Amino acid sequence: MAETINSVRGMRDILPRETKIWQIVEREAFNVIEEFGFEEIRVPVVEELRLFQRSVGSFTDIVQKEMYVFKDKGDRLLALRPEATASVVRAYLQHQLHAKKRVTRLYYSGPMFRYDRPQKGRYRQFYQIGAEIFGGESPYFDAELIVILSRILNRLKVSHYSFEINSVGCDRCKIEYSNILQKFLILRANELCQDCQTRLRHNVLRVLDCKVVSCRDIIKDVPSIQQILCDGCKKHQQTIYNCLMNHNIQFIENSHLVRGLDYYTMTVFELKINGEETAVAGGGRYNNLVKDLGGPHTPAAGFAIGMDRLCDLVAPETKEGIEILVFFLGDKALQQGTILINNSRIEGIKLILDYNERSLKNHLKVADREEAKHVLILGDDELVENCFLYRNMKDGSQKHIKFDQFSNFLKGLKNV
RNA sequence: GUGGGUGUAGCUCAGCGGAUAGAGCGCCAGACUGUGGCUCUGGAUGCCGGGGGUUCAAAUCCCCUCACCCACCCCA
Repeated sequence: MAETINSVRGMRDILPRETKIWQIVEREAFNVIEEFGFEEIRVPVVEELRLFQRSVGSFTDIVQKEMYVFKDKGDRLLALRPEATASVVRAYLQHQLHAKKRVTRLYYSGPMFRYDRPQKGRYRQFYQIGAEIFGGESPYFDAELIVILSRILNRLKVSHYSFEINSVGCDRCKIEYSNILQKFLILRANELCQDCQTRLRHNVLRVLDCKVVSCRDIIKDVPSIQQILCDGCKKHQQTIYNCLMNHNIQFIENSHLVRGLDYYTMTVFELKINGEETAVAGGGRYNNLVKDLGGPHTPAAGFAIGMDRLCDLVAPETKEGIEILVFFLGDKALQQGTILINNSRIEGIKLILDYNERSLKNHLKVADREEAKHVLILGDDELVENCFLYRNMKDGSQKHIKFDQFSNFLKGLKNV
């Protein structure tokens, strides 16, 4: 036997048992998102490396150590997308969507790639469904995103979740707070971990969610960003909170929540399942990204759902469609029966043909093992009578169905 | 990138220096030739993840490697 080849590290197959759940999750998520007026956009998986350096940030972990980067035959420096917001903004600008509508709501879904060590709920190829709002300044847009996420979870019957929310401040607050933080931390720079020393120079805010004990010790003395926020930022945040409370959505303020992408301004949030560390979805506001990527000043906000993680939380649907297992006794029955069946198929009923030659007994054994509920038998005896033999595997009852009544019979089954 | 765990039959796992590598479940066949579930009988199946080493002898001990799982970093 030849050597078998397996999928590469961190990239997995999603098998039928799971794709059933994925289909449910996708359906519900798309439904909710569309109910809020979002339209689908499909963007490439490959982009210029520069796009992610400029949006996600050159000094983020994502860009520095987790990206799949390669050169194509034309010597272009490309990357597999580690996230999709950058691509959506790129497309938004490339096609001048900003000129067509004041507020543009877009959503996407598809695989993302990060060269990470795989572990629970984390893969090198993982899937996100995301939504972005362009041209919306109001805090109600931020809240809308969170309401959408909450509705999706509710439809999927996932409870025990809550949102963590913070503000990293508007342009001015973000800079002011960064300065305060920098001044404060620089005094004790030698006590910080290696990573935080570089963060100190390139992205101070990230020091806030460092998990190293010695760093945490220093961080706890740092003034909270909540004390620094300007009136505008405070009001923005408070409006979101009020809105969420009125929607009965659980959330807590986490003043250390920063997120690893540089483009966020003001609102950042994560969706967490109670008792779990990793977030199922995350997002926030990015008022400067469109401008930074060469467009007009356009306030925007969005979220991304980690599908691999969300699907782990959803129970499979219990009600299943009608499936009928069909088998034949003898070659003549097989020949004629196959045609008859294929010509009578109707929507909503699965007719699964078994072409194997077995004794009736063994056929029923197989049907039993595969937990078939309905079985259709066609053998010589039936053929001369122009009928199928239908057997209900649950109660063992059976009856003959004339060929010309077969379609009606199927319709009848559907309505039971 | 760092740390820990695990790789033996299709699946779950036992065996942890000694003979032909086992169990349960599953699979195939028969008892029972057109009526399933229960029972009984028989059967097939393994590069013991891969490579190297130690040894009279390796699934078992050592080294390397790959994969998976878990945690950290980071993120969805």
